[in-house]
Amino acid sequence: MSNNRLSSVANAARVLKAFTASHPSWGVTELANHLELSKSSVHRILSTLVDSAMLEQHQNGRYGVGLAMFDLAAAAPTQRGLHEALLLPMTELRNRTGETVQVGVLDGRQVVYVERLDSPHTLRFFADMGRRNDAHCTGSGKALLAFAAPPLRDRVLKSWVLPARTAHTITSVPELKKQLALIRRRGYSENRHESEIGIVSIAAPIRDASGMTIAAMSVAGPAERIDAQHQAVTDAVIALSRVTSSRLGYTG
Amino acid sequence: MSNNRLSSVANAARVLKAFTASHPSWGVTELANHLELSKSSVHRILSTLVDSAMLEQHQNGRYGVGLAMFDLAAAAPTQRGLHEALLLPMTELRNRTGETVQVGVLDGRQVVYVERLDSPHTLRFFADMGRRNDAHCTGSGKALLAFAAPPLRDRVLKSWVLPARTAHTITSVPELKKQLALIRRRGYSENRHESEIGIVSIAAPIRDASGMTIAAMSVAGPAERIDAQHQAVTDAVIALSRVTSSRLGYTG
DNA sequence: ACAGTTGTCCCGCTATGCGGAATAGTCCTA
DNA sequence: TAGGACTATTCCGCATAGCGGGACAACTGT
Repeated sequence: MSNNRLSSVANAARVLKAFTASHPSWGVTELANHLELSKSSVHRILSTLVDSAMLEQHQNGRYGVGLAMFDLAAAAPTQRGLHEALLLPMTELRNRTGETVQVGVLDGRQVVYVERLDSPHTLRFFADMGRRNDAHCTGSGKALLAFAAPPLRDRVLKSWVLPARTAHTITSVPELKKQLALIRRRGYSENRHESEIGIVSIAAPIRDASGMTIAAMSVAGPAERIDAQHQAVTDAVIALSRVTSSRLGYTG
Repeated sequence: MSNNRLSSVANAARVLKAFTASHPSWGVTELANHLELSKSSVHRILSTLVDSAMLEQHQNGRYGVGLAMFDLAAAAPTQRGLHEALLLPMTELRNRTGETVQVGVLDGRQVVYVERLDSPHTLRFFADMGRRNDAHCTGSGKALLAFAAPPLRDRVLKSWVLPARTAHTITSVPELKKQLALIRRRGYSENRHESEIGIVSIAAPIRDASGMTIAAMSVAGPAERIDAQHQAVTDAVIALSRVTSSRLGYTG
């Protein structure tokens, strides 16, 4: 292992990261095979994490995430410095549009939604919070790519094989570049049935005091409802992402 | 260290758990002093967790929670088996009452809110999710205690020094026991300005197929709004916690 | 410019963590 | 009901990973 790193802690982190919304529960043998570690090593790590309340073991012997994760998740957005700046703008945007408002950050080729304010129409829970999605087919993701620093954007776009999520998803890098240029010119992005049929989202960048794009704010909802007030939603997203940027010290 | 546990993983878990909503950022020296570990040990753990994206280091050298936490938090409610059973009942309760609906589980002498559906009136974010609160002064907490298995309840109540959060908080165990008996008789609990002045919550138990109380469902809001429709809210909370229990196989 | 404090890195030492194998427990099927 | 398949758990010998003290570079405040 490289200098100054702890291999058993790194393995424990790999164990923790195996628990996802799509695979929330693991057995010892299954996880050992998945991670290519020995069963006794995995068992020791799991037992230690259960003692620490990071994980818990169920009656069927399988392991899942423990309550300590809720406390850690509660620490996450607070320290990003965005939280307080977002409260009023997101509320105003939600009240103006009546739709779900989210703020996402770029993580490699994905967007992670770190804040969210639900539409009254929404059936979904905050269990979906922290959800990540592909950057190339979401409003937030495309806004983050469009307004990213060029070296970062070039690094992300290089050799990227874009997965198709619907028939409308952009799947070629040249086409995506063209659309990102359009987004930069008009100041907002739009996802039309690209991540999910029937869903449209509109997003704009949030900038910090140095002018760097650190997040994107978006409104998302069923195509009919968004399209019925498309211009109003677009204007509101642009306005309120600017308000947020101002609160973070952006003066451009 | 006890048999079959990994002290470096246990220390890493202690490091992770130091990051909370109220203390989201730590320096190496500060954290080493707090945990009574050496600076080099803490530095190695932090660096390893940064490599794993569990934590991140900011430009000022301090450390905070990383994006991998969002993915872990997303795994948490899904594996509790509650999630799907809760979707429609919580939505109906929110729509009937117009107020925030939460579901909590007991963790020692606290309640951890594992699901939440916000009122359209709410200015708060899901960053508050996973929030924990004292069990003795919340609707959910008192419902969980009232309907807990007697051995568990006795264990929690024994030698408990109840902190006062407002002038209305119950601070003696005998008084709390009396109120828990009342809650069992009438089937729901109520927090009136006990956790926070101005806030009222009403809660009822969620039971699984074996009849065990595994969670509580609550509605919370400003006292004026809840009291204006008190009977309707109470009836709705009881009805929809029963609907949820039925979906989990409870037949009592 | 200097003192105080921090984060990072190095090194010798030893206790921790590893993995293979054995064992106990559970579940399913004939 | 018994046996096979598969799991989680435990043990033990070995060796290296992780420890902590201390040095050093960088940063901050006066």
